[in-house]
Amino acid sequence: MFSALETTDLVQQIARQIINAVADGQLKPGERLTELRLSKEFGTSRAPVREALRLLESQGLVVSSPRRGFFVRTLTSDDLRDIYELRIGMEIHAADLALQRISDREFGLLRAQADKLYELAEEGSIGEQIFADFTFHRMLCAFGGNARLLKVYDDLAVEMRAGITLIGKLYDDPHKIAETHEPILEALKNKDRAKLREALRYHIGVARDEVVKLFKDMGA
Amino acid sequence: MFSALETTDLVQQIARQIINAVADGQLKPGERLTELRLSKEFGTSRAPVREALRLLESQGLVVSSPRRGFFVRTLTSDDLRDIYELRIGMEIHAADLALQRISDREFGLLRAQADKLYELAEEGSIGEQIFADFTFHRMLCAFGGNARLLKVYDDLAVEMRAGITLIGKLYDDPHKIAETHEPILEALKNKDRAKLREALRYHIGVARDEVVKLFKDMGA
DNA sequence: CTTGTGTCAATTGTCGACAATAATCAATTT
DNA sequence: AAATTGATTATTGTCGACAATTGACACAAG
Repeated sequence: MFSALETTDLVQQIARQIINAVADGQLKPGERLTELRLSKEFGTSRAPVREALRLLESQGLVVSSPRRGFFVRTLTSDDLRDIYELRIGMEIHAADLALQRISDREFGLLRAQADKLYELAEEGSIGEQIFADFTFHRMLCAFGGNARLLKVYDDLAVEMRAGITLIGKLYDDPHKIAETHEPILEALKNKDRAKLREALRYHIGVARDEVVKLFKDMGA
Repeated sequence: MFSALETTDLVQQIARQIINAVADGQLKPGERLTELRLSKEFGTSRAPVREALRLLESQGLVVSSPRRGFFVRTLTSDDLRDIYELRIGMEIHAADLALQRISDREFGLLRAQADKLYELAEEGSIGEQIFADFTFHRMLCAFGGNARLLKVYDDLAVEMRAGITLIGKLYDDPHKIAETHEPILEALKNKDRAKLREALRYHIGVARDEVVKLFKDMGA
């Protein structure tokens, strides 16, 4: 009947704001994050800021060294390669699990999300396209039914988003991106495990190579 | 010339002690962890205890709900299944990467670790056997060369260790466990990707099924 | 006996303060 | 001029304190 009242939860709010600031590029890689400055900006004490930073550290978005403080993580092209490489492994595995248990309804949701990619290729912003693409892949992972895997995937997503933001553009033509999801859906529909594996490996592998390449070209 | 002086780093020390206490069964699943009690035991204030608990939460060893505090995570058999399932995916992927880049020296280290399993099957404690087995698999992941993957693997290891401790015994004859590593090494030596994948899937799959079964039998 | 209400103790979330450490920069020496 | 030393400042690590919230318990009402 009633909706839950919004819980203040300073730590979460602070963490989210920092995440967005990093993803939007307002906070640059390597930038120092002093607790005092942040706490003043948020109008809180240092304690919740510290906890938020620790949380973000566990997600890999910031790094810290003892007695020196926190810094926005500087992604190297090697880091990005590792992240995408790991994503390939996890997503293939999740898809493998999804293959065995996906329902018609869930498949329909994936199909709809893929259709959305075509729409956005016509009239969407880059940010919308990235988000829609990410949503598709996250749904696939979720349908694998492994909660622990999904948690790791979400952590990776934060890092990928940070990396992509730095690049500032898509690595490919949005129409092409939309189309490359078709083999994935097809293999899923046909319960063809090998094809599904290959489709994902190719699809994400292309993204990995392009993102790493663009990142290197930027001089990282 | 000089050896490094021991860094205090309260948070790390506290976290490690709690990890061990959980892994050893001194802290039981579902048990409440009040900050005040812990800080008194450690002789510190609540601040570093809080941070240690948050760290452990990110590793999945404890859970927290706002305003209610921290509790030792209660693993369900579903959780354990998810964890092992994820481990299969990650380790197969890591092995896949290792296949392409492993050096003779690294292979030798794996061989030596496998030999150690045979030794310990004769005269080692259960704890030693578990640790040696885990070390073998961690080495394999490390040789994949993906730092991000290894970090996730280490987080998973903490949870697996907690689960195994709860069970309190090995899921199989230690000789058998030692032997089942042979196909993995063989596939690695022959650079046979498919065989390697299957060997790992089988090897860890057996562990998963047995661990989950034992866990269920205990009434979880 | 069950249900609901009010009170109280325990615990968390947050805060400001202080000491220890690291970075910065000027002064001194080679 | 370059390098080392020393003083200064900024920042973190840690602490104890307080207010807000939760859960437990006793008590009253039906």
